Amino acid sequence: MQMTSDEPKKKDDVLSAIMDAAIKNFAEKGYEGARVDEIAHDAGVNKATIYYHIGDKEALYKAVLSQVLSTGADLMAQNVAKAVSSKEKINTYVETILNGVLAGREDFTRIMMREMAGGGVNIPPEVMKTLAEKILGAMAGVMAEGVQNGALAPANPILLHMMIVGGIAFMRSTEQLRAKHAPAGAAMDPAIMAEMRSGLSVQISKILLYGLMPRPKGDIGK
Amino acid sequence: MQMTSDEPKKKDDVLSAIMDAAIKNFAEKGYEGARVDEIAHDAGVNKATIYYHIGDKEALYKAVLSQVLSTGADLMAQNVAKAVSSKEKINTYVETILNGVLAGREDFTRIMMREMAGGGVNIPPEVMKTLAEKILGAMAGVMAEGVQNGALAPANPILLHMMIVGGIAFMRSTEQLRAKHAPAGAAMDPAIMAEMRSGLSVQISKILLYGLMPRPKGDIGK
DNA sequence: GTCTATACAATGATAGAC
DNA sequence: GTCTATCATTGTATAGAC
Repeated sequence: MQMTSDEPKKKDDVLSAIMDAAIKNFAEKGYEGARVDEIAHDAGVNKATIYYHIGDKEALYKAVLSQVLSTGADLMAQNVAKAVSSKEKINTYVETILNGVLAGREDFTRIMMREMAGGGVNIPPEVMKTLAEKILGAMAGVMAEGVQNGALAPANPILLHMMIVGGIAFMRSTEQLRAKHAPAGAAMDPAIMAEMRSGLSVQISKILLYGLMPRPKGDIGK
Repeated sequence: MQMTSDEPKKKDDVLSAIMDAAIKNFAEKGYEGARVDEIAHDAGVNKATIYYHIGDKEALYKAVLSQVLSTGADLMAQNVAKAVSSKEKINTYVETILNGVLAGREDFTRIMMREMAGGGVNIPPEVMKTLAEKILGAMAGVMAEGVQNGALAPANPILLHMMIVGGIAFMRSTEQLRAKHAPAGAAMDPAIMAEMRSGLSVQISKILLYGLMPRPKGDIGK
């Protein structure tokens, strides 16, 4: 019996170790700041191995972008389609961005922030197309449908997306910083403190759905 | 008569030219990607001049951060204090972030995105303190007051700030990218198209104040 | 496929003349 | 205060042995 069956596993291990190390380093230091030597070290492989399997630093970076973005994009259309009401769809959208597309990957959130700051020029066109269709397209669909049947007030779907993603990205990336500079003595309103203890996804959805201006009693179904 | 009077002007010209060039380059390439040679070239000064007047690359970067952030922070408390109702204060907050703190500086918006992605470790502590007090503090104040007198529904003030700043940052930084990949054929709802033509500040305020769920007639004062 | 050793380019920084 | 010339360092990338 030939031992070919365990070869793919080994190779995938090496590749995923490289990708993980790359994500970590690109997130922390940015593309220019990341060091191929350190990525190799973190991945537990020789530097030449990276060049052999993937290519140069730029190829590695684009591989990271493509892999994570493509993986996340498919989730959105699926999840949003499952939801019924417009309200549920908005909830699902926020939830999917937070726990699907950016699933626990604080690292990748940072890479995306840097990539957006740089104008997104490194996102391969086909990945870009997928993102536009499956993610922005999903929000545009939700809004168009909701407005037409009177379930939602009109609003710019791209802006909504950016407020969700931007809000999540900035909240996450400033977590440590805020913890460090937290001791602002001012006691905060109990109602707001209670609000802050709910999950980020819930907080965002609530703001986007109901806004800050108080509503007549009974107008807010949880 | 001694010609000392025009010396400060000359020196300030050189310094501001360096700062402008630095902002541009740090925004486009990031700290690691920016080149001191190119900054000097763009500023129209010799590279050694930068080292003589300001110091090394890191000092230059921190000078940029401090200058723009400190300049912007003061505006906020002032402007928000002028507004009377909670609704006006929220409007003013968004408007001040957009046209005050980040006044026309698409460049600086990008620097902040990168800096946040990096954890904000380069923001000098005293600047950080000013930001926390004058900007986040302003929003916390607005919310606490508004909730207490029933003018606003409770919400996490930090999240609100991040959704505003994040939304603006992502909208701005993806402008070119979106223009390039725009031709998504789908015709959009006329109501949303109309919404998108209003200013960014107005769009954001409206979403944050009234949310997406339709309100009873007469509940939305423009 | 993996490793060592190294070539080569780029860049931050400064010494010293003016 | 400004400029030229130069250095030291670092980091990407590869050639070639194994």
